[in-house]
Amino acid sequence: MYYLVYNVFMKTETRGRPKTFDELEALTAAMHYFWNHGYDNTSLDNLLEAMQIKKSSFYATFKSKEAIFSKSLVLYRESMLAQLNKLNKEIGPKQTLLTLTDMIINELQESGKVKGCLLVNSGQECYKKYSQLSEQIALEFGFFQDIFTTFVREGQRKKEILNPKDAKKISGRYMNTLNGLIVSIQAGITDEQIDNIIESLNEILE
Amino acid sequence: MYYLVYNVFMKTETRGRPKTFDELEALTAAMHYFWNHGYDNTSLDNLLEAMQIKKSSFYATFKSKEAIFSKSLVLYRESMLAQLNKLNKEIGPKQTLLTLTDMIINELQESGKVKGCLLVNSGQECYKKYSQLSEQIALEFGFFQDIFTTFVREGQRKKEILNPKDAKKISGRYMNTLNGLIVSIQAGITDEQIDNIIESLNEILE
DNA sequence: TTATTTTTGTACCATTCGGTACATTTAGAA
DNA sequence: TTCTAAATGTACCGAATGGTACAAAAATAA
Repeated sequence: MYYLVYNVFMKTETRGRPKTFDELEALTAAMHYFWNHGYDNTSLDNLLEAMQIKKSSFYATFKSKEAIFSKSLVLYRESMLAQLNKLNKEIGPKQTLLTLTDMIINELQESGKVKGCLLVNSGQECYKKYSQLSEQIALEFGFFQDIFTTFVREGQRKKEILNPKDAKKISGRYMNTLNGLIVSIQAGITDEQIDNIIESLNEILE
Repeated sequence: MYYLVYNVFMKTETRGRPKTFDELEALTAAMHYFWNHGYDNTSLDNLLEAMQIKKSSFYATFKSKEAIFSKSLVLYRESMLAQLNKLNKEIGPKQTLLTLTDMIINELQESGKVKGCLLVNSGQECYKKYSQLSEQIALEFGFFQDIFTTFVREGQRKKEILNPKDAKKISGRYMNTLNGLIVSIQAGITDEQIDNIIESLNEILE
């Protein structure tokens, strides 16, 4: 069972001076900073500035850099899941997956760079370095794989996706191609090849 | 025009005490260390130990960490190119590309981890951080894309590859899928999905 | 008011980072 | 043998890293 970062019902009774900052807001800011800059390339000072809190408050609330990164991974999954489910209700599973691709490419054209997937970015970074985080990343990665599979299966049931292959296989290829696209962009792929990969993404979901 | 790391003909006349270490050997050791550990996660002390030289000799010969990494990128391209061309002569272009996949997977099964592609690894790492290196990585990336395209084209001419699509498109999808596979493995993909992606790699080159 | 709790600010810590300075060896050229 | 260029060894540098210690201030419950 996957756990949640913040359960709204578990708010404890405050006895002394109440928190002046919103814990979830601060964590969200941290998550975005990690997403943009990676784990190692995010210093504590960077985090404090992004989160708008002081060092003492940080350690009192979040314990350590590794701990808040771990929480960021969970928040990432939660917020992506919410976003995907919302899209799914509005435009259906197939268009949701295609929209995901669009979002990444638009990101590239708007800011000249692409954030990529927090899991893939940090997965590579932590791979031979932080075993604890690596394990968590692998779990989250599997979680996303399952979500995508559900979407593909639903798309097949609704006849949006006509490919009769196993939904697991289709979602696996979709996800792999998307991850490849992101790192290829970061490695300096040409625009012509970007279009080529997007085309192949569409074919996978046909 | 791409330049070479070491031109065997440009050996200079030694006047004073001659070098006691082989410059190319030392560079090769550095390249492998970078390949295994990434740029930031390779400290100077790591390099010195891997290269078996002292700090003073290092700076006298290679100037800086960034400079030797840049040279490592060139050496990487040169040695990969030599290896691929050798394979091509022995088993033909299509089998060469498939062997590349095998090599990566064997690497995983033998040591439990995969080095990946130096360009993709460091491309992601340098992406928003070292603009100079990023540019070089993009150039090298294009170079590999061209090699693969040549191989696909040759495979088509020899009827090893029957897919009539533009060789550029095929090689682009092959390379993208392979890159996706590597980062997916590093992010913790399941064995079942690894097989699925390998299958898709074979289909691309059918 | 008093007790409690969490805030903030400042100072500090050991470690590591890439890189430099410089004196001392060493080995070939002359 | 002497000169010279390049090797080596050691010591050091400022900056940045993640993290700690602790006192003072502030806000609430009792």
